[in-house]
Amino acid sequence: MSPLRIVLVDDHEMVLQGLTTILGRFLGRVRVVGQALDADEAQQLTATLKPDVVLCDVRLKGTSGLDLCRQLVERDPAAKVVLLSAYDDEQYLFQAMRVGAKGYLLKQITGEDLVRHLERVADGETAIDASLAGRAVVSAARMQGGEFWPGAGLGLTQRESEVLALTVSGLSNRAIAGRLVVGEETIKSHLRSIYRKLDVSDRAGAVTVALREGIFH
Amino acid sequence: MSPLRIVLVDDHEMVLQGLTTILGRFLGRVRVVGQALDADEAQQLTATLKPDVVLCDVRLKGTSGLDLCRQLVERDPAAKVVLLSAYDDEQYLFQAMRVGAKGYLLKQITGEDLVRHLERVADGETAIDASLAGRAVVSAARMQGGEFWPGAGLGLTQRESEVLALTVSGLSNRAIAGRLVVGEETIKSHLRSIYRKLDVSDRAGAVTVALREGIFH
DNA sequence: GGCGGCATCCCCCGCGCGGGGGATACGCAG
DNA sequence: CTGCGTATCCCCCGCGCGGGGGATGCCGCC
Repeated sequence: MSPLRIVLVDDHEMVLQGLTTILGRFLGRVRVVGQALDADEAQQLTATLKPDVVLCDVRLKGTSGLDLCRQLVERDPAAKVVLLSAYDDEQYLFQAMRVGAKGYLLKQITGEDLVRHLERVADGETAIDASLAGRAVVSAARMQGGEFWPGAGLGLTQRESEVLALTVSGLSNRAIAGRLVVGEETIKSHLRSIYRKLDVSDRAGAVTVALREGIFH
Repeated sequence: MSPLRIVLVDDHEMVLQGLTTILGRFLGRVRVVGQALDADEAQQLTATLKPDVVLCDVRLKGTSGLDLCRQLVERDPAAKVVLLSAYDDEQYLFQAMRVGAKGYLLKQITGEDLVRHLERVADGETAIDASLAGRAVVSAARMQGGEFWPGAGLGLTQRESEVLALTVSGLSNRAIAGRLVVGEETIKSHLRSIYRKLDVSDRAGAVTVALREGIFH
């Protein structure tokens, strides 16, 4: 079996160099056939080289690696993109999966593990960092039996999250009620629940928590 | 002149590998004598090897590169630590300088530039990314005129920014007044000015703008 | 069927807060 | 000196909002 043909994408030259050197230790199994420093370069390289796997950083100059991944998969649904990230975060992982990535690995990964995962992806499997995957399935379990909405992690219901989102955007209780086509008293009731759950005493506190927690843009 | 002896610190093996390979192209000028994956390892290596320059990522597992830098310089004030960061941010740069770093470079840097900067640092100079340094001096200029505080960009005065910061942290008007040791009416007056300037109608709106704008963490 | 969670709506109450007027004092530039 | 901006404090007013009770109907689950 010939070595897997890999294209690397990262906006840091030193990471490209590091990956190339590390993967160079596994000459019989993988081979770096191209390197790209930005999304445009990556588009061209993958179109011409048709690599077995594209190994791509999630953060790129200009566009994000997620956007690049989405575009690559749109153009060629068979494309296998593995995202490489410094962030050990379930939300990023989920985003990656939604844009069609075949893998999500952390930069702490060792060379041997990286090659193993690349081979798995080339075989049509999915490669996800083990410990991150563990936590992700816990989240997934909670997601089952309901949809996933921003704020679910804070114990808010879907409706409460909608109310909180509109509160963050600066609307009054009356305005929120109008937007959601319910009574103002309903909004006040939801807000009281939100305050209890977030352990705050007013809408300003709720906004602080929501934005600090990274929910709602 | 013998090559500069360099110790690398980064929690990602691939970055270490990349730096080593890149620096390996300049054998006559620099030489990587040690690599560390965490702060403890870095402490030991620098203590025993006494390298000319320590090249260290700002983000490490556990402690931050800034903390590590502070410790290294405390132990040996002559130590030359250059921080390597992915963040093109003046605030980080200022933090780096405050903990005694001799340089702040971005990961986008090329091998040739990196070596040049390392040589400058070894000569006792300071090495800072050129474009970042440019913007930093602009900020510094504004600081000199006494015109720099979080929120200055939004047209807020220094006092108004303090009030807004405490509002974001969830305090009531009375509590803010107590904290700033002024009357409650004064706080209300400041808040009215803030609302006008930020074009919002209540504290929740002010919090939203403040956090979205990236002021006050 | 019962039970709990969720969403909806209702009551009352009181205080915090926003908005509108001010005033005073300081420092600084013109 | 005479403004201007800033910081401090004061008045009054009214509504929004937070907090405390509820009630109802619809689910899904055991």
